[in-house]
Amino acid sequence: MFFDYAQEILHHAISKLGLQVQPEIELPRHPQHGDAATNVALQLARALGKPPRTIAEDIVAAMEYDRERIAAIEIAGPGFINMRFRPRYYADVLLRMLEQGERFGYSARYAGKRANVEYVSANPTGPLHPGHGRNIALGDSIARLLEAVGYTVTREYYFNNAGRQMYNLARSIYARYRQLLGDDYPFDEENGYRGSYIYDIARELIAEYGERLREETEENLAICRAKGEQWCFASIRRTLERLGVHHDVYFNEHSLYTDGHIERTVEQLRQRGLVYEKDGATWIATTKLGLDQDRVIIKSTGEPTYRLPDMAYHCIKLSRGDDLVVDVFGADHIATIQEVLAAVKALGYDTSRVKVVLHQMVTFMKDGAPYKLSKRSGEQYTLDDLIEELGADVVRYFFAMRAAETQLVFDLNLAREQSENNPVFYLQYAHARICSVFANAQQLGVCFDGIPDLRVLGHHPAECALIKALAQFPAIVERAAEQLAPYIVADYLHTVAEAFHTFYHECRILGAETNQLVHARMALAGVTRVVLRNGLHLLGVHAPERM
RNA sequence: GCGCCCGUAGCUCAGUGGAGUAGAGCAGCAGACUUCGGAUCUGCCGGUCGGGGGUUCGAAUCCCUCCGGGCGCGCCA
Repeated sequence: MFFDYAQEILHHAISKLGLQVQPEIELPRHPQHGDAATNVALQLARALGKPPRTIAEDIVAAMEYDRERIAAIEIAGPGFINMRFRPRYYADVLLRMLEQGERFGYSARYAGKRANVEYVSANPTGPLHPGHGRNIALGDSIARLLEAVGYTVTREYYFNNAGRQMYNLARSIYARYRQLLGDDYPFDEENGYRGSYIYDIARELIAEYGERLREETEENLAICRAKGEQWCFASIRRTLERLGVHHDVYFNEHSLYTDGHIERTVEQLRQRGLVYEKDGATWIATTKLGLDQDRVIIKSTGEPTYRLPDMAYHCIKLSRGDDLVVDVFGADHIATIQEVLAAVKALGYDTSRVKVVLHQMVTFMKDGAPYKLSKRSGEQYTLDDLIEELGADVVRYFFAMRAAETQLVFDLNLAREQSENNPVFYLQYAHARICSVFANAQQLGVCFDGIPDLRVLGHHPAECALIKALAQFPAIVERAAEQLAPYIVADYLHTVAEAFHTFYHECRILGAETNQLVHARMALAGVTRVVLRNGLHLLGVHAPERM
């Protein structure tokens, strides 16, 4: 956006010279290098066998441009081409941003494409814990980013409500139920779920059934299980709701069995000679697929291991026709995902459409030392507790602010700070401040229709810096979406907020010298507000009008 | 031992399809509006980019190797 015109004249010159290259224009790090720079001459040097500066000279000589928009084009250093813009250039850029209104930053680049994003995927055996926060924040922001560049996105939650874990849940609930009825019933300390929520579920069963479940039968355990699942899912969904997260599809692992997908997958693998029997179990020869060892897919008990349904599930996801299938997993899944993708690829699916966002673990820090989140009662600390303590906005921002592959250090001191240094408030404050200016303007009766005359803008460095920062937004969103990296937006928003605060400090908006300048600066503040609001939205953070 | 990820300022992190003087935030220090929100702004301090080789006119970035940290390596999920 910011480089559109510069790009245009550069392209023109390149093609005039008959050169084969896709020139990139970038923001120079140092102000003395101008407003836009390209290293295209350096890139061409090797291929053309000419000194980069000579090439640069040819390109610059071939560039035709409007002197009202561009002040100078210079060659510097080893052969960089630097350009300096005039105020008119900035006014033009702001105009184009204004024309896009509230949608500024969003694009249709990937319109018509479909994406599926799987995240959270916690089994319904208890409330979400703090560590789930990172998966949730990353997955949901990635879904929002993909939508922002035009994808039609399905948010999917994969869960297992059968198998060992649910059996343990049922037994745990049943044990607590009996204990609450006054019976001396043993609790399986090793496999059981010890959280106090199990008592809550048991109490609900008592309220509902009284003592009628006392007899230890399959039916009664099934009731415990169903109740447990229902309770846990309600808890999970309530927590997700607080974070502004909603899924479109809840995919039940169990359906893979009833639909025959499990058997079909084994059969297909078998046809390709990848399956064999050993020690009473069924194995997949992942060594034939380049991995270091074979794995069991069906235990000698006849139950599949977790990786078999994972394989079947990915086959299903890939056969739906989505252009992009994103898996958001914790680093502890690294081994699994390799096996699953290897198998699915061997079955002929195009696994290049699968992008796995593998995030590292989270360490909570307090007073400079690793901190184990806990409650005074000794009870498990949940994600809900964290939201209660910090607020949903802070939780979402902190979990999304770093690249997935870093081991996230969650600084509780910083997160708890309700002011100043907390990066979330810095962004929200900038937004609230702009809203406040607009509220004041309304009170003063300052108003203008449509798009004001912007030619008075671009004479103050702070205005230029802000326009320059705002104009990066569409490219930032696109890059963040392509890299599935929400932190890029978080970083960027900070530079926008900073540019705005500086502008605010140095340039009067409502008190500007002329009405024309008042209107133009309000328009500039307005675009800033759109960028902050849209950017925060991509992170799932609210943009408050006042704080 | 094997696989994946990470190692950049006191701390937390950007930058890693090679390029102009390695950047932010926090912490520290020094300052700033009688006017739109001081939850703000300006400046300073601070780095042998984990070590060592190599490729290159040019390497934090690419290759090799070593060291350090994390996560995995179940007929658990």
